Amino acid sequence: MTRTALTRDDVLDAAAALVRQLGPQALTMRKLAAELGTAVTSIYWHVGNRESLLDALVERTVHEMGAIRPAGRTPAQRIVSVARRLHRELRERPHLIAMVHERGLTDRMFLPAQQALVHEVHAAGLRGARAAEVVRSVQYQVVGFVLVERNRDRAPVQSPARGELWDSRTAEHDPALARALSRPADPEKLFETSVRALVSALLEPPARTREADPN
Amino acid sequence: MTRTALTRDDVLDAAAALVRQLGPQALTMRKLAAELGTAVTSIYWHVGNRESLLDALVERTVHEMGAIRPAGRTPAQRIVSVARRLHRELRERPHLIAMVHERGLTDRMFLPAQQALVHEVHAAGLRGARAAEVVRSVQYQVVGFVLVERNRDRAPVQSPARGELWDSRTAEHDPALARALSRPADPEKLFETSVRALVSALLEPPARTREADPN
DNA sequence: ACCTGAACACCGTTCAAGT
DNA sequence: ACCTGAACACCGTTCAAGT
Repeated sequence: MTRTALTRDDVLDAAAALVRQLGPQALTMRKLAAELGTAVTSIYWHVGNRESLLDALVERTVHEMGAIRPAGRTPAQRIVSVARRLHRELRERPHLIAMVHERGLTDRMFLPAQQALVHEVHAAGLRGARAAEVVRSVQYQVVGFVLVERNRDRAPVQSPARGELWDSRTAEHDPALARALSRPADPEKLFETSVRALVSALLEPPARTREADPN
Repeated sequence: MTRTALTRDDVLDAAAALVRQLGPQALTMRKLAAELGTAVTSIYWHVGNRESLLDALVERTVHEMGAIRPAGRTPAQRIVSVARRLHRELRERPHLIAMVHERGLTDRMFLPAQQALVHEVHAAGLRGARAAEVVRSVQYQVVGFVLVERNRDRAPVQSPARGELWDSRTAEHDPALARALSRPADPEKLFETSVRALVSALLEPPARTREADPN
């Protein structure tokens, strides 16, 4: 069972597996070394230190995010399809995505998808700063959802123990709503609804609700 | 300068200040003790351990989030006003909010706001599961934005050094868009645009883009 | 070029001991 | 009831030393 010489890639692979399952805080240099069957200090020779090891994982993740082909007939459908694909890609490695984001590389990671989005937004007739705003809004929506969901499933028991919160006044007028809100959300469905709503409204000509507000 | 006896609240105050400015990872029991001028072990007597100290901070944050009065004429305006107020409240303590979220207490924290939102969504004519979906969608949008922004400003230099990314093809057809995308986003404006779009579309009668999709 | 153990500074936490 | 220092197990990291 003696392995061939330890490789930088061996280290990255083992580290990535750890981070992907348990998050970055679970990655300790000493456990990593144990897993690889070497001395802790060998790792330092290959990757520098813990911080640049994480940097390398992030770099990898950014490169793994490839282009995404839009699907659908209308620009709205095609934009939603890109968002949905992004969302699914990111959901599979939420910890790595959070690390990418922490390091300010989100824009770089989104570049290929961003170009696809720009194309579709153009097809929908938008230009300039307005088009950029739409692209960014979709991007924020996707990343925001992934970050929300990442933390969601780190917290095993959602706190307002079922029903407890909503059996007072609301339950009487609208029991279906009370029931829905006391159940855990279906993130996939919620994302779908939200991104469809967002995109369809963003592609419409002008803002409607424009007036001075006191907040 | 000798202080009166150390209080549990003293500990929480000092800890909250640390977390609020520098994030939870900056809170070490030993630094906290140093700041308070006591032995590390005194802190343990007052708060148990680090984990329950953080729990207490979260508990506090949840209680600090009070009700929010909607403002505006139409339901859409009033929902947006609640979202905007939530967004601003949360933005002032992004680390604490992230901790609340990690511990699965987001729903509990949002409870007062959620009741206001339910009221407005009812006023807009929605009921049952559909109404719950709208409330949750807005809530996800707000929390998502805060989490995105929290990480944004932890990462000082946004990576795609200005312009570098967009001076190729796109810059020629649509230089205004290229310029906009190479500048850092204005989060407040982006939130406003996104939440208005989301709400206005969610309040409209049916979903429009409904058809089988291949993704 | 690659790997090692010893050593350092820093954690969180426990515990017996003080007042 | 409150506070203390010593001690333990665990970190990341450096370095001189091996092959």
